[in-house]
Amino acid sequence: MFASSTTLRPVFFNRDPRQVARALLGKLLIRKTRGGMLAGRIVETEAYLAQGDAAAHAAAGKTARNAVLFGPPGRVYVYFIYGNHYCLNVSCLPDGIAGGVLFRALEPVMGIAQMAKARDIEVEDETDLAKISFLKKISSGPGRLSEALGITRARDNGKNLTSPRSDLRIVDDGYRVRRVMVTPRIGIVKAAEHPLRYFIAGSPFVSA
DNA sequence: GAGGAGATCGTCT
DNA sequence: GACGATCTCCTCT
Repeated sequence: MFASSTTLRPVFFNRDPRQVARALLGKLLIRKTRGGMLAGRIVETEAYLAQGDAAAHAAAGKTARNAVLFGPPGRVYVYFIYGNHYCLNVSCLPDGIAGGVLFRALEPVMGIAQMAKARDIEVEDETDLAKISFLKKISSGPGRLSEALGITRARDNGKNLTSPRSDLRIVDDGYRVRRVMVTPRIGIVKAAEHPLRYFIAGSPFVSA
C-alpha cells in the first residue's frame, strides 16, 4: 500500500515552521509496529517559531529537554505534559536554529482497530470502524494521537522522520487539501494571539 | 451540551 | 516548589 507515495525529505522541513505546518496538512503520518502498520492523515498542526515566540518551548533557550528543536530539520521532538500525555512535534529550520510544528490531530486511515486498542477504546462491532463519532475519539488531539501511535519520549525523541527506513515517517500520497483555515493556537497563555494553528477546512477530525 | 476540576510528573526556577 | 503546547470524568442544565 502507498506504493506511489514518497517519504518527505529533510528539505521539506528546512524552512519556516509556518510553511511546514501548512504544508503538512493532508500528508500521512506512518508508524510501523510489530502488530502492523498504522497511518493517519494530518488534519491539524501548530507552528512554534524560532525567535520571539513566548509560547514555544525553545523561547527560553536550549536545554536538555528541547535540544531536538535546535538540531537538524525533520527530527522528532516529544515532550511529556500534565503528568499524563506525550505530544509529538517535528523540528524545522537548519541545525542551530530552533523551530517546530506540533501535530494536533489525525484522521485515522490504517490500523484503526489497533489504534483504538492503544487508546483503550472499545470496538462494539465492525461498523464502529467507519463511524466518524468513533474515529474522532482516536486521534483528535495531541495527547490522543500520541497514545494511538504509541509515541513516547523514551522511544521516539530525536528520531529521524525523514529516513525511508524509519518506523515513524511522513509520506505524501498525492492527497490535495482544498482549503486551509488559520486560527490562534490552543491551550497556551503566552503569545496566544498569533494565528499559528492550521487545519483542513471542514474536516470533522480536528480537535476542539 | 457546557463547564469545571482532578490526574500526575518531568522540567526549570 | 510551581506549572504546563491535555484528557477525562463528573455535575448541572
